[in-house]
Amino acid sequence: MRSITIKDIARLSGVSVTTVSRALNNAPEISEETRERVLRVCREQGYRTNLLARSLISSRSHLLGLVLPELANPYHASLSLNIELCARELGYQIMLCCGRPEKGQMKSSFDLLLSQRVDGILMASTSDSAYALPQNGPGGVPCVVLGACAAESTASRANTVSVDNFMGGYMAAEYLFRLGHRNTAYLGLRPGSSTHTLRNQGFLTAARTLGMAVEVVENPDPSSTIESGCRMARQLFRRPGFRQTAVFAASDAVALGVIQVADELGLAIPERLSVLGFDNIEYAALPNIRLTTISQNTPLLARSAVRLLMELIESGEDAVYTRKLVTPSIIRRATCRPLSPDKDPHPPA
Amino acid sequence: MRSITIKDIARLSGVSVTTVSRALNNAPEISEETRERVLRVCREQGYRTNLLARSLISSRSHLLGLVLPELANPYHASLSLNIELCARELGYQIMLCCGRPEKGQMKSSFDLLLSQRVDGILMASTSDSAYALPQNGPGGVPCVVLGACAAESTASRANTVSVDNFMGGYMAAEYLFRLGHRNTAYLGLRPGSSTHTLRNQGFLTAARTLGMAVEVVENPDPSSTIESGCRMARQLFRRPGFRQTAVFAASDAVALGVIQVADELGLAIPERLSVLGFDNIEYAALPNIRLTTISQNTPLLARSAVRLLMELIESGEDAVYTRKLVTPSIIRRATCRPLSPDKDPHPPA
DNA sequence: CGCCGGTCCGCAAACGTTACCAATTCAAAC
DNA sequence: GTTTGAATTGGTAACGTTTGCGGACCGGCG
Repeated sequence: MRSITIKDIARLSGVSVTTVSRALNNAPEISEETRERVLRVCREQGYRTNLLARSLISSRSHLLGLVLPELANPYHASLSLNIELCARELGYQIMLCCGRPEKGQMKSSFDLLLSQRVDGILMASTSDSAYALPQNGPGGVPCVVLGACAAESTASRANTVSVDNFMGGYMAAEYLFRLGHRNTAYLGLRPGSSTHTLRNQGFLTAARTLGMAVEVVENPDPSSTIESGCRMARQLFRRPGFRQTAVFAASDAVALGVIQVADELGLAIPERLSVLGFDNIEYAALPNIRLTTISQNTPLLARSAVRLLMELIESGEDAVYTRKLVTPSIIRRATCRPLSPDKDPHPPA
Repeated sequence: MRSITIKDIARLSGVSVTTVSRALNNAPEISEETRERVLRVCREQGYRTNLLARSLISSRSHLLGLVLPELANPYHASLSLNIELCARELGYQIMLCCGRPEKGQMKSSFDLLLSQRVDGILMASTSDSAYALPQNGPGGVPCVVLGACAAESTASRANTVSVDNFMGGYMAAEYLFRLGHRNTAYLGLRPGSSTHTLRNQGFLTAARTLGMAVEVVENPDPSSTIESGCRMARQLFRRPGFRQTAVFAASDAVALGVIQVADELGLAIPERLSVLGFDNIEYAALPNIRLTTISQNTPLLARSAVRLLMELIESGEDAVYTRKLVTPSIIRRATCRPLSPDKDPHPPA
């Protein structure tokens, strides 16, 4: 039952535990001969380092806490995966923890992770992001918030990595303009949310610069779902003199709603109306949807977050907070078309 | 920098470390008065148990390894989440580990987890499931494979928890029969895969019993995607004398393909053709799809797996392997209709 | 008064590592 | 021949807990 330890190896190969430890850690002060002998014994006995002991003495666990909201969505799935991938490359393991903000269990998630002596914490953005702060103070542990919106984090002085929403909105406008569209609509997210604000501002800024008309439709709902997309689409389509040739939906969910309503009303996509989404959720790639959209570039986001956390861990810096913005990219699929056929500089593959 | 330990608490409250430990662990041999005093000091100092040390001495880490294939899909996301939920309730933490079978890194995933001294391992089924076996022997750690198909696991003597695929197929046939369908088709998965075999057998067995005709379409592809669903659907629809009124697609992906082709060919769903899927993937719930399907019941699956693993950990039993089958359930949405309107005993909500 | 049982508490050894400080050897340099 | 110094090794104290064992104290009983 008892698993085999460094002591057993020492006994079996006739050296001290110190020597075994050195052999295992590629220490320089050991002869090549004994190193090999020790390592051979290790292999024979199937020795496995007890990382608990190592962490205890080195007070570095090489563990990263990953806090996710309870809701399972594909975005978080891909995020976790990429985080684990990158962390492992850098020699860290991920400890999963699903916060349940609604039950106030976010705090307990942190406590658990801290008790496990994680070296740092990655947190997917939720309304509870504020928790990042108190834990990040003295006695705490470095923490970076993922996908946090700049506006939120302004208040809470947290290290954040997120997609550049403003830039995304900007790129959306530029793209539609280059396709020849001059008359567009913007369909929003939860009013007041920083995601909405930034994407909206980015889109409007570019549109103004380029001289492109934008009809803004506010989201009537507190959340932005397919249903709210439908509502906004119906509202837009039924306005007297509806003449827009392209719609920028501030999220793919909203875009799906638009597509559905357009379908019902017989508006051909992309012939009559081009639709551009944001997020590149999995649905967007479905062969009967093929939504053109702005992608968050999750792998890069994850990688940047892990990198940042590493730096914080290694530097021990806790006085300066840093924010990284990841530039999104356009995924060209089938829901946007150039108004004059030769205007698209980057035709879909 | 150094975090506060049990020794500090002992000093500050004028007792021994033993007493502090007892106060923290609700040991009986301690007076109510000192317990409270000690706990108060702990609160004041923000003491947090070092679980590494505790695990080291008790040789129980209360850690569970979760091994997932690299591919992020919503199914695994929901699985992980439910696993974490259940594990935490039972006092365990999840250590995430994404195996990369194609790079042969599955083995290294196990090594990492074992080095972290996890008490048990949960593994999502992949082709590498065989790795479960060698690690489960002496010196190993209990392991349960999730969603493994019975046929696969027969060879590898592993503890498994999976959806009852045979039963799912059986229920599919019964359901369609009760709706009044007498002429159906079965669209398969990767030929030879146990998932396919069992769902197929279940469907055929029930159909035979009930006297319902089944046209079986084999999957031409090595994997079962939307595209292969399209191919099979086209093949079925174009057969001379195509008369089936309902299709059981052995996965939702295939069902989506069917829907798409039916759309193209102008076959109305569910008026002309009822479509029944399997898996209840997220897409299935989309408002413009609303696929009626057999659900794997992921939360229950996750819960059963965690429970089983707990039992294995606590009993130390390693001679008997157990298999659990979770009964699936039918999610009634919009793609199946009763042939005679009053025949559906459970109309969609 | 001696003894017993119970209640409460502390000492010290463990758990499996790593790290500091010696100790030993041996060859080269003085 | 002694010194120096590098190369290699070992002893032992940590890291922060838990746990077995024993000690101190106290009230009650014979």
